[in-house]
Amino acid sequence: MSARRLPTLEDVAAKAGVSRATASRVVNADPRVRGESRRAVEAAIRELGYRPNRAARSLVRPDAASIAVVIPEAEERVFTDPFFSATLGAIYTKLSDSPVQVLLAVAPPGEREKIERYLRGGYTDGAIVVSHHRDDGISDVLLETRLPAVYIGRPYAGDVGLPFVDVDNEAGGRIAAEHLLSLGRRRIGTITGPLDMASGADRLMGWRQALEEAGLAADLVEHGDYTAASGAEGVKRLLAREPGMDALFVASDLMAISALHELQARGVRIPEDMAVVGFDDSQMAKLTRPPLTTILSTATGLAETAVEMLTALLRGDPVDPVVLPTELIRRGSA
Amino acid sequence: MSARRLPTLEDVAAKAGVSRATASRVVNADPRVRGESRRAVEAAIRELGYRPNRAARSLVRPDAASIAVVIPEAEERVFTDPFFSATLGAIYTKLSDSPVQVLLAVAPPGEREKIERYLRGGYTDGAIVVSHHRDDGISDVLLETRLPAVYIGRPYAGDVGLPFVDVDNEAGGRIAAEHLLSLGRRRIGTITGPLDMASGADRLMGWRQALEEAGLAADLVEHGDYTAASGAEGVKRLLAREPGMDALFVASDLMAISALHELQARGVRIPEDMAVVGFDDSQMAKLTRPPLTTILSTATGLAETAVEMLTALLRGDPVDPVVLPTELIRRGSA
DNA sequence: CTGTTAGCGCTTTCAG
DNA sequence: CTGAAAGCGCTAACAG
Repeated sequence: MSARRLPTLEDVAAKAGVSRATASRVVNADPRVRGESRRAVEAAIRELGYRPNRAARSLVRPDAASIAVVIPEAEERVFTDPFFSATLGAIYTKLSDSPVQVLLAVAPPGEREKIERYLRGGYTDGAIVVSHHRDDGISDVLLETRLPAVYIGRPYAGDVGLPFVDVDNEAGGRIAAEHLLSLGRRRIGTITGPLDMASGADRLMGWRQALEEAGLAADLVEHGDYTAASGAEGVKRLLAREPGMDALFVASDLMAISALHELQARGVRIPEDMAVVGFDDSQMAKLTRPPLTTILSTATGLAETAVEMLTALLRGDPVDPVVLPTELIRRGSA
Repeated sequence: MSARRLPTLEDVAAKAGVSRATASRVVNADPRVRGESRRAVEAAIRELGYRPNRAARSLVRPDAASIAVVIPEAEERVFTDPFFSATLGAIYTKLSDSPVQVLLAVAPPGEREKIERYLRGGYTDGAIVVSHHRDDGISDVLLETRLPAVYIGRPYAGDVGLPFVDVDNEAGGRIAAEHLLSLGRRRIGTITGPLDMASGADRLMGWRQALEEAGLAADLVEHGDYTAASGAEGVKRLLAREPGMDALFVASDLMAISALHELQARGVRIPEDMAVVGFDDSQMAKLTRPPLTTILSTATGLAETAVEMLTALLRGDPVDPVVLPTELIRRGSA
């Protein structure tokens, strides 16, 4: 970047009139260095504005591991969707008093090779993959490079063998639908997540099964992509198709809240006219009016488990997939 | 971490029956390597699960710069406060198609040395300091190591010389107070930010001056710390002291929204009984009922400017502090 | 307490 | 097209 060469330990040593080894010792707070030379070195460091070269150092003394949090989504989504914020926060927090460095590898679907280059580039010792899509190619790279990694969210079928932690998405979808059914609702729609993600497909599956077992048509399906915008759009399309819809299962809180706003803007009363169940139990779910009934799936729990699994992997221990239980969090919207 | 030694280029070369140089060339996609040996090397890489050692590589070929985003706050705040999310998002996005790596250095007030060690450790080529407090010691380290850095938010007086980008906080406080005054309000309180941050002190100052110029007592002051909790608490204390308060300037949207909820929970009508002005114009400000009147100060704009400044610094160009203008965004709450 | 001496794993002239 | 050799900046024995 800057044109001028940065000062090296050699420079410091020369200026202080000592050997490189001695200079290195004071930089590393080795107590053996005597007052005389120690002061000289410290002065030289200050005057030169010396900072150790990390690459050189870690070449010889393998330093703190670094792990990458890989998110194959657009940057704006990552820092906007509370699920990702909560996940990142939990990962950072869990790792905050260990020396491991957390790196973020975010790239939208169109720039797959960016993440691939990253994973192959030796930038990290391990990875946590957060929002895996069927064709993002990440698992191929992981398998090939043998980079220790764990998925948050079950990788799409076929990626077997890669460890993951997930919530029981199918059960969640089922629980939501059964709750709506138990309320006496009969025209129950759903706004799904992306179907190229296991979570999206599984939540839909659970919802569908519950409806079919109740002898109802599982036809009121619109596809969303976990963004707020897709929640509002989904509900519009659903209402256009079936004005008589009286209940709605939305596959994420973010979409559900957006759907809620859209519904209320049209004068639909919640839960009287329309019962709504979300998914995630995010912070925001408590704050809507009425507060959102939702399916528990804590980003924090998933993230912490993922960190524990990856840590085990880095230690060389084998790990098994973990599926966390889920449950209905009943609030005012259904 | 893992006990077994990772495969090196040497191993790959040996297995492929070529020299290290040739192996290196295929790793780096050098077109000169012929079909024969290229295939052998590629196979060896695959079989061994070889990943280049980044430290060794960057030692010889200085690689992409990395910059640190330094936030001297507790992890949970960083991933919870929309200001930080927006800031991080803007920094990542702005840098997403450049090769520079963004590192996050977060540490709560009590663990100052963590950040210091980080800055001194040669982990990065530059830094963006986001939530600077008077005594966090960051500027000393920056000055001493000569690490190129820019502050988002003016560093506290005395740190002169370090480049920063900020919004005109004092003007913002003044504009808020003057707006409340123009509405005919006369008992105007404020919930401040932390006073060891320039933004906190300056917003208070602007508010105070406007009140005093209007001949009113600027006594209804409670101190917050930009967290949601402190917004609710501030309003409670204010109301306890002065039940007749009819307007409120809150130094951040997050605190303001929390104050709003507290007020509404007590049956106070907004804006009839109490006019409320926030600060930030965050996304959430549009979503409350009534929507929040606030002072424009986009995290995105600040972050993008900071990146531009730091980029210039890394190029060796000098930069001057930048102060972005502010304005009243009038919505329903005042 | 301090200096000398080997490398760490990789890229890159320079020869061939 | 490929190999040999030098060296990036630093740390860690190993002497002294």
